[in-house]
Amino acid sequence: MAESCLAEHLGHYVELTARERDALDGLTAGSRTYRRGAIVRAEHGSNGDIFVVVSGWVYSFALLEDGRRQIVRLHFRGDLLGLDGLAFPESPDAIGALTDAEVCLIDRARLGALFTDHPRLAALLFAVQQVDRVNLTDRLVSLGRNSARGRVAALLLQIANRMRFANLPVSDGFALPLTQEEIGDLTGLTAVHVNRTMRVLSEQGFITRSGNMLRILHPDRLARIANHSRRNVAIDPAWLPNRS
Amino acid sequence: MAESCLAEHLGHYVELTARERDALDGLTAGSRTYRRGAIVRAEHGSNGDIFVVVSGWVYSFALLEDGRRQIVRLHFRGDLLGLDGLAFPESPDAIGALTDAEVCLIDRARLGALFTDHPRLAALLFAVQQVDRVNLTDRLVSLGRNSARGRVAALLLQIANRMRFANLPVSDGFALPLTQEEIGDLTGLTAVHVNRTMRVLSEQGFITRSGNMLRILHPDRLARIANHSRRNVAIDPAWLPNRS
DNA sequence: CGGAGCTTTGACCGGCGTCAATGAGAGTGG
DNA sequence: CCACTCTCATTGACGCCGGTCAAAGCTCCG
Repeated sequence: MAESCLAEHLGHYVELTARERDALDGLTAGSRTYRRGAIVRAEHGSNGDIFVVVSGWVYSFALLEDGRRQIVRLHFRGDLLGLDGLAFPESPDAIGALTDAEVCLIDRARLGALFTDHPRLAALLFAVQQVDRVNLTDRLVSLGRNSARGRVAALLLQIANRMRFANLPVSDGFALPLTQEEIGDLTGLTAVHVNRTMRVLSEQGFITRSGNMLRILHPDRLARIANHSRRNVAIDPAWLPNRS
Repeated sequence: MAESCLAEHLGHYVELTARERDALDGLTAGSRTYRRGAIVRAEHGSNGDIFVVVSGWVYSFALLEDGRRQIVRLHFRGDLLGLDGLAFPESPDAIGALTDAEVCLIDRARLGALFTDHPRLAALLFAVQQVDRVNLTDRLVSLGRNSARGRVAALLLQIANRMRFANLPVSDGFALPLTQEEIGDLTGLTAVHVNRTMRVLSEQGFITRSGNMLRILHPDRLARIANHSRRNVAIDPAWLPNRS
């Protein structure tokens, strides 16, 4: 019955009651699937859909006038997307599928009702938003101050961390479904330079690659050149309103 | 009585009832002032304070091992800071004062109670968070894909927009209380190159400077080289729960 | 008058973008 | 099984943007 994986996702942070799980599952209003490369939501459109990633890799991005692209965020299983529609009549960025992906729609009105009926869940959503924001600031720091090598290193570590968090298998290497051009669009580099940079990371023994399988050999040393700090997430349970 | 300016700030988005204004003002728990250059909150500290900027320019930033700095956000009157403390036991970034500044503290427990007592205000805070997030993504795109000239141009436009929104006078030029080093830390450049870049922007007639007064002469042309898009903010009132 | 902080300018160099060519697979149709 | 095509990875040559280092003005303040 759990079409949405919101309950599963929020359950990582806090223990949920059965009623709360039902409430979260009740937000769902159908699901959709997309093929690799498909556009889920266009930029400047008025599509205010809110949804949750069920499977696959989804990304949001901005296009510049000259055709270049900057990927703003990656989204994995459990991530809540499209919330910007609550504050902007036009989509500030576009959303697409990096792999075949499935999402399930969230009914906007029911999400609003959640604030009345389940204040604890609303507060939890509010707190979880902060995690997304901090991820964004970490990427901002990387783009602002890291060299190409550091940017790619930071990206790989962030991806590994987020996959681990989404319970995707990472331990000894993982499939990286990104072209070098997409890595460039994530890091603000060109595809050519991504290629050179990843070769250097291999030669220096930080990572190994074969096909699209990637393995991080020295997370600590990689973290140093990426200016990456591991962050503990722990939502203060005392702050949340009482269970319902 | 309105020590906090939260009510004023949120009132920009939605009409508030008197009771709601009282509730927002009641979140306040004292205020503090800081001198230009003072540190409001250190990185990796366990200071979980939440507060609102009352006056002055405040910024959050990250320090790298080698001493370089990346400024992540600027905060103006009405901005809510320190929410990351709800999800992270250690501050993910530091906060400082760019000018003399005054902030007022928000009582964390009362903020939690707001979710129970005033679901509409909680939903409004949730929606307003999206505005902050989109501001961050705009900066990310600028750092990822703009040249030095574009990055500085984008920064100046963003600052002007946010000052306008905070009802600070901007019309014909405004005082920019930032050193070129700080502009560099905002844009991911060095102070030296910021200097060269701003000279070019002057010579090309986009801006004029005298002292720290800055005037934007051609917002439209500047927006083009900054890949800047003006965004309308409009919180969907139908989505919010009923007034209380 | 002197010092501290900031701005401005020059010389030099390296990292990363650009352009272009080649290789390597995967899929498609004959 | 073999062209053919399309996408993506790889590599080299070359040039420019922006970093680095250093020195000199400018302003404010003691």
